[in-house]
Amino acid sequence: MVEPKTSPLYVSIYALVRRVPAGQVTTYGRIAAQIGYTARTVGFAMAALPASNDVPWQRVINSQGKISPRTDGEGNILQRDLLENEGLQFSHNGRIDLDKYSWKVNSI
DNA sequence: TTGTTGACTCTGA
DNA sequence: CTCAGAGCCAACA
Repeated sequence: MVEPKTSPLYVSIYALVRRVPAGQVTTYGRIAAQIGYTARTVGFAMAALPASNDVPWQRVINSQGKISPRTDGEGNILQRDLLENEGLQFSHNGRIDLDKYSWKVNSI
């Protein structure tokens, strides 16, 4: 069976997102740099995620430290709620302090 | 095959 | 700081 979500490219992105510990966040460009692709590819893989998944996509934000406005509409609100549930603090402008919550890749 | 779209990032003003 | 434009790759019609 050949499903798009099982593509090596998508799996590489998902595997990297799963490495993000709770309470920390990363950016599309950060993941893209690790897998050798562009941020658009990472964002596209996130959009291809099924409703039920084991990937903490909520911990993936843009370089501005904010949640990207998805086409789904209320999805970004759900993402902010999930991040606040993990202990992250949002600025009054709806922005996250990347300097404090940015996740750095380490060799496990 | 081409053209358009998208959960992005960078640079310039 | 914010706003606008260009570049980038992958998927869909």
